[in-house]
Amino acid sequence: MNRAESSLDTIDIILRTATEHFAERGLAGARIDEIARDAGVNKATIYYHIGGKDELYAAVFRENMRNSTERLLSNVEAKQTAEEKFKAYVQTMVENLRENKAAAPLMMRELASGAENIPQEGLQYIVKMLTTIIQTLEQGRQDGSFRDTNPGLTHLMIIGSIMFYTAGEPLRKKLMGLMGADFPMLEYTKDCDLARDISDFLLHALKP
Amino acid sequence: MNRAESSLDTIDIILRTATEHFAERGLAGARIDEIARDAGVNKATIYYHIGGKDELYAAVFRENMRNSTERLLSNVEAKQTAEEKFKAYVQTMVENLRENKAAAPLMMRELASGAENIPQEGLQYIVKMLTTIIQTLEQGRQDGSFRDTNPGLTHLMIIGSIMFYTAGEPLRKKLMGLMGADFPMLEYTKDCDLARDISDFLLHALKP
DNA sequence: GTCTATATACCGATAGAC
DNA sequence: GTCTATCGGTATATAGAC
Repeated sequence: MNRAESSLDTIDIILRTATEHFAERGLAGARIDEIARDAGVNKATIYYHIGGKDELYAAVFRENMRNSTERLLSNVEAKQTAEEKFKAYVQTMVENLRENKAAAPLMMRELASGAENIPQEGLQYIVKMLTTIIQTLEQGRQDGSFRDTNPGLTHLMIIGSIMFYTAGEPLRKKLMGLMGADFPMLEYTKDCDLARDISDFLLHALKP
Repeated sequence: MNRAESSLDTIDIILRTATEHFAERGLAGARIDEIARDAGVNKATIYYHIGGKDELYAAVFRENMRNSTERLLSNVEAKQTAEEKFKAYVQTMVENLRENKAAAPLMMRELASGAENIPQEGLQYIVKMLTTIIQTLEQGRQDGSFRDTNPGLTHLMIIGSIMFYTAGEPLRKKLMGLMGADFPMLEYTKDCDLARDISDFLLHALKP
């Protein structure tokens, strides 16, 4: 193993570990010492390879957004009709957020903080995702398969429901103990089941 | 002014100030010194009246949930039909979250943290809100005005879209500069306009 | 590139006067 | 009930050896 490969592995494990810590405790709550410990590297190694806490956070956010966006765009572009693209958008968003449990918490904390720590590159990825869903809704509107809705509002429904479902799991567990039989069953084992229900619900709302 | 009134005023200004700080910076990021400074009270006064940081946070969360829940239940119960109740639920949720800008960030941070710092009383308020919307959807299903959907999923659409809209304002401002004309117009000046669009979209999805 | 040791600063909390 | 002053603990960041 040469030095380049070793550095890549070290940086990768640091970023993966930091992702979990920033998601669970936030930028202010995460501890550089704990990230270094859990990553199995010395604390100074983080400063040597990546930089201070803010730079580490920016790198984490950027890498997570890059992965999600690339997969989303690739899966949507592979489809032809507006309805297929819409379903692919929802399905891929569900997959991304359920495979990477940190993604929703990272974004929700950013919204709560006024999006002040999102790096410029991260904003570009958000723009790409937004553009994709807007074009899909416009395609469906023009060929008559979707009615004319505000695309921004429609996207809020998609992203809001999926992120609240993904990040809401611990809260649902706490509520289940209090509500008992009155609590609506909302635990999906498979990504495709959740994606299907959300797609069905929203496509019903988009039906002309 | 007697001592009791004075204490109530002091506690009230502390809780109001702390609400903003915890919303903007989180439990870990908020600073007791800054809360005391912005509230215009001595730091030790907070410890005397309320307690440490965790107790202050719990008090903030509980009071915010109490206000929101009382108003929500009151407005929904005043209506008769399922559709009127549904609209009142959405309308009141929009009003609550737009009048109290801290509410959405507080809840989103809690979800990101695994709901670990929600006080027991706060969970009870969430249960009350959930029960209200579930009963409304069930009423509409029984009288034929709503189709049979998963009430938990429907609630995710309501709460997810409103909270992401409310908390997403700073991010939208940043994105507008990058996207220009492609960005979908999504700025509502009046609560009722946002509530109407969300209600219309979701009632279309609930239509049998 | 990775380690130990430490500088520097900050923050939560409280003791004690008034 | 409110103030000043301060303790004790902890966090980020870096200097310097290897």
